[in-house]
Amino acid sequence: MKVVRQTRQRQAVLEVLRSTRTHPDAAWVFQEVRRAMPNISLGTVYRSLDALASEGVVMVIERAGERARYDYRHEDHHHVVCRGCGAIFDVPPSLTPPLPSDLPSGFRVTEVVLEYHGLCEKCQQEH
Amino acid sequence: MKVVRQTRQRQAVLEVLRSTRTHPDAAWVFQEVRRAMPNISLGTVYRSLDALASEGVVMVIERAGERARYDYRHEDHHHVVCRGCGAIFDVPPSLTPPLPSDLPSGFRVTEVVLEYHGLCEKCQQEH
DNA sequence: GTGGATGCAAAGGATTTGCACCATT
DNA sequence: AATGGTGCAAATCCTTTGCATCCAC
Repeated sequence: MKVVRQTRQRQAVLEVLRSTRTHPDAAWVFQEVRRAMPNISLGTVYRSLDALASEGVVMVIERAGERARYDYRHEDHHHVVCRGCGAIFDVPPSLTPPLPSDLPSGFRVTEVVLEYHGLCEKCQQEH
Repeated sequence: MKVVRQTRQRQAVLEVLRSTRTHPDAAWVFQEVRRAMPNISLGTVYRSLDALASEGVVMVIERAGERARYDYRHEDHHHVVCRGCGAIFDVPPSLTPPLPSDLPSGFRVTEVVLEYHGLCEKCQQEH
C-alpha cells in the first residue's frame, strides 16, 4: 500500500503556505521555498502542492487563463476576485444557495461554486 | 473609429454555435465550420469566438485545465458541470444569492459565479 | 483605397512528465 | 532494501500572435 512520505520539501512548501494570508501561486511559493532550500525544483513544488491539495490540507483556486492559487485557510469561506489585478479576498460564507429544483436526472452535486468577481477599489480608480 | 466587419468566417462560426445545444469547445467549432469552409484556420475560429464573446453574443464557459466552451443560449441560466465527463448542463436560474455583507472596502461586484459541480448519472455508474 | 480580418506557422506559458538518482521508511 | 520523492529538462496542450496577404467597407 502506498505510503505518503514526509519529506523536507513538502514540509517547507506547507510552511510557506502557512506563513501567508495571501493566495499565492506556485511560482511565488517556489521563490519563497528556495530561500530555505535553494535546490528545490519547481516540479517538486507543483507535486507538493498537488499532494497537499489532494490530502485536503490546502485549497486550490483555479481560474481559467490564470495561474492556480493556493489557500491554506481552512474555515468555510468564499472568494471575491478582482479581475483587474487578480487579487483574491476572503469573505465569510453567506447563505448556501439551494440546489436547482430541476437538475439533470440522476445528477449528484458535490460542490457548489460561488464566487464574486469584479473590481477592487484600486483597480476602479485606475480607469 | 473601429468598425467590426461582417465576414463570412464570423457568420459561419456563429451559425455553428447556433446550431447546437451542447456547449462546444473551439476545436469542435473548428471541425464543424470546416465542413462548410475548408480553409478556415483555427486561429480565425478563436478570433471569431473572442469577438462574439466580447460583443456579448456568445457566453464563454472557462474552467481551469479544461478547454473553453462556448454557449449561444441567451436566457439567464446556470451551469451544472460533470467533473467526470465534462458535460455541461443548463438549469434555470434559482435565486440570485445576496452579496456578502462585508465585501472588501470599495469592491464593486460585476459578476456572481454560481456553478454546480458533481457527477452525472452515467459517470456515477462507472465507479 | 484603407485598415480590419485571415491563414499559416511559430511562439507562449503554466503545468506535467520521463528518467536516473536520492532518501525516507 | 524497497519504493516513493526529487531535480532537471523536455514535453504538453490550449490559446495567442507576428506577418504577409486578402477583402469588406
